Amino acid sequence: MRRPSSNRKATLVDVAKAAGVGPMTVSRTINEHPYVSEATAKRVRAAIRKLGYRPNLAARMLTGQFSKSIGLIVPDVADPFFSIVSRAVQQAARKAGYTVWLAVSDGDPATEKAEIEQMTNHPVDGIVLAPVHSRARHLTVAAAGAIPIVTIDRPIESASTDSVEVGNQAGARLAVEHLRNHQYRRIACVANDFHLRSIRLRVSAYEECVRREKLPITKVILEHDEEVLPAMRSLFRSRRRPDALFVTNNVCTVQVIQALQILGIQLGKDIALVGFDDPDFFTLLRPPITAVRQPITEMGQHAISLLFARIRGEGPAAHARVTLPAELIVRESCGCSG
Amino acid sequence: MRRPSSNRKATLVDVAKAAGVGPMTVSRTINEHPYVSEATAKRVRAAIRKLGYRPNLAARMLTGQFSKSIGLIVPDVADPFFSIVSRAVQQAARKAGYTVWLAVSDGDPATEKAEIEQMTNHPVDGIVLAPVHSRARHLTVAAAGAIPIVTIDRPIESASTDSVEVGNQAGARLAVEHLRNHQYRRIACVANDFHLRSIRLRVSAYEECVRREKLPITKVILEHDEEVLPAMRSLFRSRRRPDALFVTNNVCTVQVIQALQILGIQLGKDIALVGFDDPDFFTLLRPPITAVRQPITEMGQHAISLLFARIRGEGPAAHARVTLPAELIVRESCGCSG
DNA sequence: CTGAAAGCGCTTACAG
DNA sequence: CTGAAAGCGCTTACAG
Repeated sequence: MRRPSSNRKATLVDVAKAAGVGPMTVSRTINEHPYVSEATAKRVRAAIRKLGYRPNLAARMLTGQFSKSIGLIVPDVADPFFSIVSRAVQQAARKAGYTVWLAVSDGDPATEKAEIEQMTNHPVDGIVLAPVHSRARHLTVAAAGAIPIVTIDRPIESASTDSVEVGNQAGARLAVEHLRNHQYRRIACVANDFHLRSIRLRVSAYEECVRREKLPITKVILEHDEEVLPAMRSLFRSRRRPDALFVTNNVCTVQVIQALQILGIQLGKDIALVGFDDPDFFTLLRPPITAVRQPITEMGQHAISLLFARIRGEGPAAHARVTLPAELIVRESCGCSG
Repeated sequence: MRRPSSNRKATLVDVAKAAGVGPMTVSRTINEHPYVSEATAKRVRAAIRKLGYRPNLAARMLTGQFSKSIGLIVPDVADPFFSIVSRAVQQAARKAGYTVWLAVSDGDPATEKAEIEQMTNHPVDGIVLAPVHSRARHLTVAAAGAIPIVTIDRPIESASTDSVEVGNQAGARLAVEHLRNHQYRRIACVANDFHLRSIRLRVSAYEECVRREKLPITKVILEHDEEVLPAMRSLFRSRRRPDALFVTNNVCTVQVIQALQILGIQLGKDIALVGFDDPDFFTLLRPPITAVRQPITEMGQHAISLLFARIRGEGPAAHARVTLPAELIVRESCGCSG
């Protein structure tokens, strides 16, 4: 008792029959090729509407067309940095008629490797990637493959791809120099994810600034999953108790603020703080947090333009390395008054 | 000067030739069919490795296989609620060997419609959707289509699909009753996105609670894009100046807190507040915010199980409607002491 | 301007 | 346990 054709999605051939033309004419009409007479095109479009025809993307891809889709792989969508990257990438891609496959690597290189492979098999036309680690064999392999990759936030060190990142050193200098202008003398740096080049650059810029002033260097480098509270407690009990803190990313800054609250150390009064990264809610805290802001949306847009240039085969032979400037947003946690 | 085959991705036929078997044997080996002798399978696997063969997913889909991919459409990935939904959906899907295609509707029904259509053409095996509006013609159409849809946070009112949401009314009651226990008498409700059923339910639960106590009902319903500051200013200048606030979602709560700060009204002292939704940073605010927490990760996981059941054709005939309980997280903005 | 043929890389029957 | 044939729904040449 099944009805013959309403059961089944209409195909291009169904449309051709309904319109009384060859399949090629339907194909041309869909793809807006010039050589279709308006009269024929009209009949075809009517048939398409009548049958509710939708082109099958899988079939189209099989004939070597672009999939008009790209992959996006980030460590965590819930990290405000990456959620904004995701939004920017998705919006820019959509404007170009592209679709985005999202994968979360969860900070796990094996997962990342599997996600890249899935996308490669899909296949997507290109990938925007924020790698878990800057060096990994599977990244070297992927970068050498046929599918263009653009990294965001974290360039691959073991291979060459187009990349977009923020001026990490300059951004960190902005923060530390601002603290110096407040005359703090014991500026400590707190960092996690030290395996990332971006973090190492921020820390090294801190060191340079502080060394230049002949002030003591105090670094608290947190191991993966290490608790921040004990580290902060011992830092503030030590002889090197700081009067100012430079924290190298948003996740770490949140943890440090929490620890300070528990320890009863008052931000802006007992201790100054400038963070790298500027999530929206920093304005809600008391005192509001002074922070180095990355131009995240622009970074996402740049990544997409670089990727599309590669996809179109227009990219320069050498790989582009885009560095966008960070900006210091002065609020009150640094000691400035509101 | 191009090398004949290393230029081009290896296909199943290439593998078959290299292994000296028929294409079907390769196909069976890949798909782990039982009837392949171990000796043959070994040779095939060796050839696969040697040629770096990866199955072409487009070709596989064309033969009517599942795409092993699902779509996820949310209004905004940068909203903490949806970023956590995205993470949960993505992780649950990956565990099942599924890939997630993310689309952001940006709160625009036309964009949403286009995204659904794209996904339908792909085709994906199913869609997890948080609709922009609860009623829309394109949703009715989509819900009637062949591809299973599960809604999250926002059921479609104009059609029936499996859905996952939080207990909106019960959650709101938790909030308002807690404020009542503090003996506040002028409890106002602030809401945006009133077109969403979830918000209307939260507001109506507020009304019931307050009416039952014979207390005055004060609602501030913000229009889309309406500024919160002027609304708050006039609320606090009016004769109906509240002593407590119930705010119906995270975005609105943030805006209200900002407005209160600008107006110099001290949270927890001049005014009590309980918000619906509990983003992580609420613990960092002073006072920390008392909030109704949704089990977001569980909601995402439930959505995925419902969807996979439908995809496997196992779902019950009637559409499931899962409601998960919200929880009140008592902190200090309600007037409790820390 | 239009169409018949061949093929993209797989898999599902159908034979052995 | 293994393979040759046919087909999934399109598009790219190649003819007219």
